[in-house]
Amino acid sequence: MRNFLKTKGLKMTSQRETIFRAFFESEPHMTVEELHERVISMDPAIAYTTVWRTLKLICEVGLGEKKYFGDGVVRYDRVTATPHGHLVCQKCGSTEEFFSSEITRLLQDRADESGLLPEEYRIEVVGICLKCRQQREASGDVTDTSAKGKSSAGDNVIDISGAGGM
Amino acid sequence: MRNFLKTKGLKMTSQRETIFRAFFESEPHMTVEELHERVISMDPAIAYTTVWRTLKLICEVGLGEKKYFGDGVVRYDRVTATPHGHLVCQKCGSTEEFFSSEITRLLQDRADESGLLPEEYRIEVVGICLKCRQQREASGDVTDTSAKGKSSAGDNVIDISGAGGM
DNA sequence: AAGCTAATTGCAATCGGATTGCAGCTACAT
DNA sequence: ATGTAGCTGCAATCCGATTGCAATTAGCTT
Repeated sequence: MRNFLKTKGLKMTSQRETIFRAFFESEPHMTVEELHERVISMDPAIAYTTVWRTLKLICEVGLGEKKYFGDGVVRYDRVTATPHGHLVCQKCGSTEEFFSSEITRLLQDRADESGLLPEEYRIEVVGICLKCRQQREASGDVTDTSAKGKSSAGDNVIDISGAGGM
Repeated sequence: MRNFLKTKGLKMTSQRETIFRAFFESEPHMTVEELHERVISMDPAIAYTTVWRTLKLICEVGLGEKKYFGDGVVRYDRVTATPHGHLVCQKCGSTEEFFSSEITRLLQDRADESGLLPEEYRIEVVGICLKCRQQREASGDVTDTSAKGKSSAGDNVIDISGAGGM
């Protein structure tokens, strides 16, 4: 790693060493803040900004990549040789990775068709995990406070007015 | 639509009518700002906030959903009966939609395996579109997607890939 | 070992989109 | 026409992302 940086005119510092280690040893898709927390548990003096910049660096040299799940916060994932997808629970935020060369191939084909040179795949299924569904039932709470809930897909065919025809 | 709102104790206003129309007639995945621009071209008095809130409303009733592409800005897409994927060019930001029941089915299966009840699919291929690749060549730019160039400029302005936005 | 310089760091400030508080306005049930 | 729950616009606020800057440091040079 040190050498890797050297060839780019970059320096290895104790901070970077700590952050690298934290990043590559941690679970995938962490936010800057999460990683920073882990980092300060190893060296309390390292600043958030430094973690952020190092993460950026890691992405720039191709060892990591930004991920955008559905909560508006940027996450960082180390780059794996094989693209993979995520199952994300929108309730508890838990994630699970999965691999499917079949899906990747289909996507590749589709990109080719349009002349897009793929750099990254984002494959995510967002939903409610088993655990959360069970909890919901357990609490006997069938609530779903009015307007918050999604209407069941069936009647989405609402005429948007006497205004413009879609 | 008016009736639809009514049943939820919500009101139809001229602003909403305009925003609804703009949203459903526009191309997919627009940002709040983009939609707002379109809206003020129809009625200059409508505020950004109102567009934002209406978009939120649309999502809450299940007619739209947030999308997070890779540039840190939230986009809104109208919900289509069938899930679809996007091809996104990270250079020019252009997007193209595509449908693949095969991919959806595979994802569904995989989610089932883990007990995740799917609510939404995110299927995106990010890369460089044909047009941008041609432009890059045309400009005589030596194409080197691997990580190399390090401008010794003061601050890091490397834009290897994946990291930078549009 | 000491010197030199560009790279790096921490802090505070800034940026910018997302979100909210509030007072005035309006749709619409009565 | 009237009352009231909902809207709306504006300004303020929130909050993660990003940057300016002066002090510090890694790593090369002598």
